[in-house]
Amino acid sequence: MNIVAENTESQILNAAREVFIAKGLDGARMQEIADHAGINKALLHYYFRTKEKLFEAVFTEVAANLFPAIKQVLAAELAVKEKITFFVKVYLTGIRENPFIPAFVINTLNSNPDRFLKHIVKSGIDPRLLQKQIDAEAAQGLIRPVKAEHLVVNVIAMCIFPFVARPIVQNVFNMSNDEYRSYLDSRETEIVDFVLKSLAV
Amino acid sequence: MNIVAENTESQILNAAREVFIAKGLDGARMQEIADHAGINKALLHYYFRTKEKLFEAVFTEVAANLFPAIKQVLAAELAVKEKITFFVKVYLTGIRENPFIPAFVINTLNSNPDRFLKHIVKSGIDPRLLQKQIDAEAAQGLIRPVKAEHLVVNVIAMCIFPFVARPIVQNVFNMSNDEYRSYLDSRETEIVDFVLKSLAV
DNA sequence: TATAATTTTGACCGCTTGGTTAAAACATAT
DNA sequence: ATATGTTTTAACCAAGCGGTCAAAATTATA
Repeated sequence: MNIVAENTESQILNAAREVFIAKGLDGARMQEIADHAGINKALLHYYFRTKEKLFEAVFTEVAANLFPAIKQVLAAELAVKEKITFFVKVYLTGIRENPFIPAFVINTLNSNPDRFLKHIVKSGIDPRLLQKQIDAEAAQGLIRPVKAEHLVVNVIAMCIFPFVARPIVQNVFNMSNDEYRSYLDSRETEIVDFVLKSLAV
Repeated sequence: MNIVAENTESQILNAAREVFIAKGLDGARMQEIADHAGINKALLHYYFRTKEKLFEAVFTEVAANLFPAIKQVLAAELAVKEKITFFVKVYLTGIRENPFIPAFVINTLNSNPDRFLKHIVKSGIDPRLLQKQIDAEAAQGLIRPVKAEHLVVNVIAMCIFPFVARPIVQNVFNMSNDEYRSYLDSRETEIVDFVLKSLAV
């Protein structure tokens, strides 16, 4: 998501992404995006015609960066336990760089599920391969047998939740901002421990 | 959240809740809420003055129903493992009745964290009590020692995620609506198994 | 039943919004 | 230098929005 603004179009996209993530589709204002990009409002429409199309462009870009890292890790030549360790590290690093993207995606997802399905017809992730690997390792007695659709959801859920529900968690557990930061850091080993222990035979 | 619409005020609140949950604060229209409640738009302002105040009323109501069940389970006289089993059951049942509330809360939370903190200054949940119980049972060798702030977040995350990210999960794992429903059902035992196994000494 | 208080309504208002347009500024080619 | 195409702008517009208001309908009070 580190795109340099060399031309006007990417300048607009960058500004739009920031505003849309902060305010959502309905809350964002074309004028604010224009200001943020340092250009005239009419220029937004010149490049992207409508607010809706601009949002789609932003969302497509964001969604495109959602799966590749996951896919890459899942396809790596690693045992399941190592895959999980690696995955949590990569995934948490990614979220820490853009901590508001998960909430943005969830919001967009639920206010307009069709838009999502239209753009992400194929995630490129094939859970059946992971399932096969799990079954094979379970047969060898390396891990207990689990269903991939539960394991994957569990791991991702534990990674994402502290970011999308930060105000609640931070409040319930009475943490300062600094404490929450180190809490987020500590979760990497915690999640890995938690999952690996649960996979023990 | 099963409130009978005996008077106009609760009629409005019910209609507003539905519309706000479906469209969010910015996406909702006062006219739509009025139509939905079967009344004039001016009446909304007569009862709640502004859109913002109406939203606050709705959100306060929703948030008020967020913690009591959790609190009750946590305070029950049960061992940690039984508490978790009970909690997941209660929590998933609650979400299944109002599957869009988690996403609504997450959205509201992130678009205006202050609003949340203003209304939920105290959740009524004291994690220190749970921590004490965990420590005690760990000392007895019943479970391995864990930090409450990780355990609680992990469990809630696994419960909520399939609801807030349903389109993604359903798509990635290629499930029909019926399949997803039974997937959601199957998660109860899956989550409990997963957590209890991970707590084994 | 007459009067006062409350609830509900239709019509209206000003402002903000996404979007348009014609012209200016700029770049490119001949 | 001139003409042509492209990028950028200021000014403008219609529609939709939250919100207001005075009057009508309903209910409570005497």
